[in-house]
Amino acid sequence: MELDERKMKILQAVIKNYLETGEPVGSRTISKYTDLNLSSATIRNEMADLEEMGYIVQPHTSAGRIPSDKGYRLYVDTMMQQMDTAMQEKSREVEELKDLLLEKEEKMDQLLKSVAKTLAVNTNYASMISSPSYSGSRLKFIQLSRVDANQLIAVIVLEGNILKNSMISVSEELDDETLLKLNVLLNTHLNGLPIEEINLGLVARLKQQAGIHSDIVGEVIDAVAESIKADEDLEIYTSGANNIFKYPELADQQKASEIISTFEEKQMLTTLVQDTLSKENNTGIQVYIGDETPVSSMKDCSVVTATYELGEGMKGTIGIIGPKRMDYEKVVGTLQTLMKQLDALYGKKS
Amino acid sequence: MELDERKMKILQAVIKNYLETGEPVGSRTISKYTDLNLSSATIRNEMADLEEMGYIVQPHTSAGRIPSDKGYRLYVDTMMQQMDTAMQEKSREVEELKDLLLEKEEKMDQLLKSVAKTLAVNTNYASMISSPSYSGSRLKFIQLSRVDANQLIAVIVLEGNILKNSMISVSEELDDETLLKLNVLLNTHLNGLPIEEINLGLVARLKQQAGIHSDIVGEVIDAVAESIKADEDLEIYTSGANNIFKYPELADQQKASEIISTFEEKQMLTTLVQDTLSKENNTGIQVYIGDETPVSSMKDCSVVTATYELGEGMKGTIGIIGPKRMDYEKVVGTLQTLMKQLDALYGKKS
DNA sequence: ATTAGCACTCTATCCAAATGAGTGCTAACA
DNA sequence: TGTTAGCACTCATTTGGATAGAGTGCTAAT
Repeated sequence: MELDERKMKILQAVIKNYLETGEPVGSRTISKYTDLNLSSATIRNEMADLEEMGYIVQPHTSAGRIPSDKGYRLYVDTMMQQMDTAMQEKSREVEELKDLLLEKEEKMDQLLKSVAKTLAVNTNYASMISSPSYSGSRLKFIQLSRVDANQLIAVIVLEGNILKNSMISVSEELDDETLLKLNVLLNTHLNGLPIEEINLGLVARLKQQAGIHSDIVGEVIDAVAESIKADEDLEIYTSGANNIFKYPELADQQKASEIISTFEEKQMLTTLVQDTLSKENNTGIQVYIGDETPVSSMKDCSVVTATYELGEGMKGTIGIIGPKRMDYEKVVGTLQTLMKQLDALYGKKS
Repeated sequence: MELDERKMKILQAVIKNYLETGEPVGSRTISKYTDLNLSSATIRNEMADLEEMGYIVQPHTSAGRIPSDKGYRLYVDTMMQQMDTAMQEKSREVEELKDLLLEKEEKMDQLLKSVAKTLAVNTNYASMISSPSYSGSRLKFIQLSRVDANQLIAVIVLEGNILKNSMISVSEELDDETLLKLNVLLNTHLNGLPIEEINLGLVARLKQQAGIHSDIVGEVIDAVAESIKADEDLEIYTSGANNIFKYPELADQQKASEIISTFEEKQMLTTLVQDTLSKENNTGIQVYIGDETPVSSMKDCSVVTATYELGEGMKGTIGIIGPKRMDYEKVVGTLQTLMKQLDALYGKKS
């Protein structure tokens, strides 16, 4: 069977209506609210075809139709094509986001939290945002200081003013001169290097260069190298989890509980981040419908994710989680604009 | 009317039974399941009295009775008295906690997260834990370094090796010599001081002492002072929010949504922390029943909080949030033991 | 003071009937 | 041949008793 233009129009109408109401939509509704000027009977025939083709589904005999995952998929794909060409107008909530970002919050985590919150409030869905990973980021500055007799503190600044610090315990006190030399050594050799390039070979060379001194120096260099490489702790901020209660199809205890605990544990959300980063496409926006999502607890939801980039290699993920009947158009639009704003704010090259 | 021993026993029986079942409890049940050997009719009379006194309540005519907030309060108070004297045995979950703590997690936030999680899993209620505030803690070390031409970084180390850092933007570049002097100045004057004592007067004196230099120095001193005083960002970790779905009286959408968003926002939870710290009592454990809680969204819950202390002045709060009919005995016992474990782990003086 | 007994109240449950939205199919129509 | 009106049918939801059951309050007897 063929999916001709009329079927397409009817499918779109069904989906649009269902997005709004959340109720199965019947033939009569379609016949009235479209400009096709067809009777409900004709619509019924077409809908039977659409069902056979797998785009829509009947929850039970004698109910209207609701979109299947396949139907949503088609809808989203065609929508994304259109959006690629047509530029979306700046809507109210986008302006709000802009204002928010322009405040230039000094603390990264504050910024991320408010982005998540704004998204949740504006879309009425749940949102999450991961802190940017700084893989590929360059080392800007290292400072070793003595805190007390056998404790040092290493402060490491990466491009984009990402800070890391770590305490280093040493068994033997380092004199001021050695410390100064170490600082000079570390900074001259490491500054400007992407953290990937700080490997064992480099560390060995550093140690050799400082070799005149005692073993302690070697220890310290090791410790510094380690704390540079240390697991970048991927933080994930979430907001608006309670929005799921606004959608009856997600609000029953079983499902709500599952989704909420996923949001609270955050552990599971990292797989979502990984997945998004791995299959980056041209638009940077990914839509997971139902079972498509890598997080099984969200199999009754749709998830829209976007990859944002702050400066060089600092990539993070934003996600919107809502019912399958989410307003894809609005969500994708909002995310696109948000990405643009973030890019503008932190000057992306491309 | 007087609350004689018999009435007391009946009240206790009503509450105990209600804690288990969550259903209103009738006179017949009491007459059977207590050793009072009284007929249901007698119980009925007593229950009518107890109702008049405000300890129990009838959800509707011809239903059993459930404890009122006042009833719970009496119950909890007498229970706390008994626990003060009698020592609670180490139960299974306590051993588990001990194992957990003995791992001596290197990262504070990891420790806190796992404490919260263990509590939630063991009690089947929701739990929260605040990071310890370091008010009263002393300044151990300050280091100002230049990251690039017009950005400085201040690293501040407090007693207990709490680290803070902040970026400081300066309009004019500082030369190395000035920076060195500033570091010396800050360290000699501030080290060893409790952060409360770093006030405007002290800052003014510092500025005067450094006065020979340009305004920039003043700016930097201000910025440093500010970041020392900066809102200690009270982190709050939560776990087991979805446990509330296990209690039908909290699981309806309205209430669940409210509680969950309080857990997600965390903002509101800080008031709980404040309140707990402010009205510290001898046992260190606080029970809020229904309306007693400072967080209005939890007016249908009971909240049990405990203050823990790691070393000097590092106080934090642990909270268990559940239905009013929570197993107070178990919760209070668990919290008490947990507090002891934490104290033992981080060597408290008292 | 305690208890047995009884009338009464209120909720929850069950069931049958009514409702109504929507379908599929057939036959008529343009 | 595509479209439509009409009709019988299905099924979920709502409605309104009727009933059962839990529990109470009150009274009279012990």
